[in-house]
Amino acid sequence: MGRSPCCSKEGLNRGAWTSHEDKILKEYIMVHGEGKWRNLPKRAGLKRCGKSCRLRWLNYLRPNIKRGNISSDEEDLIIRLHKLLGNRWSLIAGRLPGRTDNEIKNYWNTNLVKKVKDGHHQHQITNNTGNPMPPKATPSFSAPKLDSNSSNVVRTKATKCSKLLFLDPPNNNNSTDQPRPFLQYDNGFLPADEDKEISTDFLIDFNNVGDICLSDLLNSDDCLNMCDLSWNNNQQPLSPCSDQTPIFSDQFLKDWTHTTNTSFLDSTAETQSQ
DNA sequence: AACAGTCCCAACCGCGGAGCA
DNA sequence: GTGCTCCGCGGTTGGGACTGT
Repeated sequence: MGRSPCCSKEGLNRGAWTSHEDKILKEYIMVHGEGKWRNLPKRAGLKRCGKSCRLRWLNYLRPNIKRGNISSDEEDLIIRLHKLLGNRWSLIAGRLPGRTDNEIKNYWNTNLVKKVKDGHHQHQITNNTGNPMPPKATPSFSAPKLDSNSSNVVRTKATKCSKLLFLDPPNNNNSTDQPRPFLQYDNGFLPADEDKEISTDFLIDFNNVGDICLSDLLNSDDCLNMCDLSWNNNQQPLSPCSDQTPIFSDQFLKDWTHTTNTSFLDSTAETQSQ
């Protein structure tokens, strides 16, 4: 059958946008709003494909876009989120106000890939007092080697999980120990390195906590609140627009799993009563 | 100064999901 | 259920800018 092209490419401009084109597009969207990208070029009088207009707007012309100078905090957050989400640039960008998925993707590919690969990324996070943060959720352990068919990312769409990965067992009081990955099972916790399954798949499996998508988690107010609470020892608040970097600490994961387990149990009870 | 190699990033491309008729 | 359109996403590319020789 074949997919129809988004637009006829004949007679359309390609390549870099001129300031005149930018002006036309910006003014059109200011008046008519975003959307209807397919018809937008014709209506606005632009010789561009609708997709090209959308991309230009989202990545360049949109108000409140931050450009360049990705801070070390933002970099740290990108690395952490990438560990969780993989190449889900739009989700990662959603946690970085003013940043576009394209920019983050480019930054990752040009700067962070090498750093992470070489293991040069050393977390040295300080709290407001200037003291180094305890390495609570800092992944100082090495993630299991993965083959090309596996992934250490959480697929945020349609992926259910049955285990949770903690960097410390939630009730481990021996905070001086190096953080180790722990998995939550129905009857307790097991170090990930003692679990044969986890070595083949670093997936965080949330089956037991209900149909929670990580994207929902990351976009939820609860997540932000819990990030706030777990930020540091002196309980400094942290907003998503903060220059500081949120940490998914063991306390955060503990709180979150309690919340999601509760809602799962509630939904299970509801289902059974029907 | 000239050239080659590398880096960076805006833009393009193809695919898949959502929604609708 | 099927086919179509629209939209958004992620991978890739092309070319200008920068750096080294």
